[in-house]
Amino acid sequence: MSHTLGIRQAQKQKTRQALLDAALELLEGQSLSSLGLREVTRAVGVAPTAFYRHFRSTADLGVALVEEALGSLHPTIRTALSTTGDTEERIVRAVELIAGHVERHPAHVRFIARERYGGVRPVREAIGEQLARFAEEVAEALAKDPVSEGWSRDDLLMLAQLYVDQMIMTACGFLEAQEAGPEERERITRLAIRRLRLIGVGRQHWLDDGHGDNAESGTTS
Amino acid sequence: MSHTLGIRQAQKQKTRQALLDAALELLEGQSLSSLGLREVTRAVGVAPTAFYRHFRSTADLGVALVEEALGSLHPTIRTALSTTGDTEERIVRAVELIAGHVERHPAHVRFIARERYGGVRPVREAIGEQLARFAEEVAEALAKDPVSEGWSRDDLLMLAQLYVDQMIMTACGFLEAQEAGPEERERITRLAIRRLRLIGVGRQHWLDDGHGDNAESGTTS
DNA sequence: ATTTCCGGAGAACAGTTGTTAACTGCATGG
DNA sequence: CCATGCAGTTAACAACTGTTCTCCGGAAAT
Repeated sequence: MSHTLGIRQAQKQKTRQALLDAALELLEGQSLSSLGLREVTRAVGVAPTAFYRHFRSTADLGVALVEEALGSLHPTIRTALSTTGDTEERIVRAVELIAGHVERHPAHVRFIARERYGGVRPVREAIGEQLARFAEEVAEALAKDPVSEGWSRDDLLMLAQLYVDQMIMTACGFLEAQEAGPEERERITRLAIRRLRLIGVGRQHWLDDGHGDNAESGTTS
Repeated sequence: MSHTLGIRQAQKQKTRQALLDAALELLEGQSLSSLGLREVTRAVGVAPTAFYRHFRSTADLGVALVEEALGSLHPTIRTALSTTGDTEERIVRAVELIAGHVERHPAHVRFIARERYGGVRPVREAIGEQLARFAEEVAEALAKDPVSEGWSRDDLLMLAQLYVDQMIMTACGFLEAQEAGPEERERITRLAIRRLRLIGVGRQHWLDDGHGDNAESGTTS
């Protein structure tokens, strides 16, 4: 395969990336459904019609942004999952990783938070799809943990989704705390850690209280 | 106090409510930041300038919608909190109440979910404020429960926020499941119940694992 | 009965939007 | 070296936006 990409395609992807970046910046103060095509091209410095060479509509640009934003989140999640050590250490490490990610890609996090239930359906669905993928990945990692012995696949997925949602909400917290002082960030950190601790406690005693063999769920094949 | 309100003010509040209703309906397919003033007045059937008699801008209308939407949620929460009985029963009842509320006021729920991290700052802040109020109310109710003996005020608030966030996410789940079949709604119901169960288990064993006297938190006055 | 007040209508303003069409210049493949 | 392809441009379209000003009719206050 040719990897040099040619001068032509290189330029194309360059302006395409410029469009994505400009859109992401403009989206700090508004939602995707109010983002204008001309607004983006004006920020980049190209003619409005050039937009159509790359995207069919702003919604189309939106799903491209979803892939970019959640693509950057993916390695962070893998790192968090592969962390070894005490339960407490892993929790602290996970929260630190989230904080670092938000500080590094604030616009990406804001975009995901804003459009997860936003007004543009295809974007909403794209985000939901990716998050479900994350949850499955987390569930897979959880299954390898000895604590998860005796857990049904459904319960593992439930816990994984809980963790993913928790991660996103924590990220949102850091995002809001970003424009406040660093002491607010510290507060969010401690709060997130306590939340994860409580979920962890529930996880460790889940089977003790007889929640493992839920009577009405048909786990019997 | 004069409660007859006069013909004049009655008509004014009538068209004001019409504007709110029309806006809420239009917001099913877009975000507040893209909602046009003229769009709303056209849907109601009044002149665009009439809008200014009631709201300064669409953002202003947004915060009014926040009060309406979360005002309707308030009694539901109080009902859920005042439910008596077994822990399991209370969980099931709470989820049922949420499902009922979503079915009764889907547009309200969608609006809150969409604008909680949406593009209009005043609206975002108004929602955050109201949700914090809810959390305090929940914390107050939790404090009366014998299970909460020995819990610090901070931990109670943490748990309360966790419950509030859980409620909203469950509501969002029901909202998405609404346009799908009723079996999807059933799935969401079971998932939400299991989530609340797990949090409940964590709550009951919170003090066992020595999380109550967190060493670094200065609860000492 | 008469004056004041005010919710709403109407018209006009300058800017903006998405989309189409025909065009230009340049990298690419033959 | 020449012809094709294609990213990007220019111009123009009708439709839409928020906002201001002036005006009207009827309820309210005197």
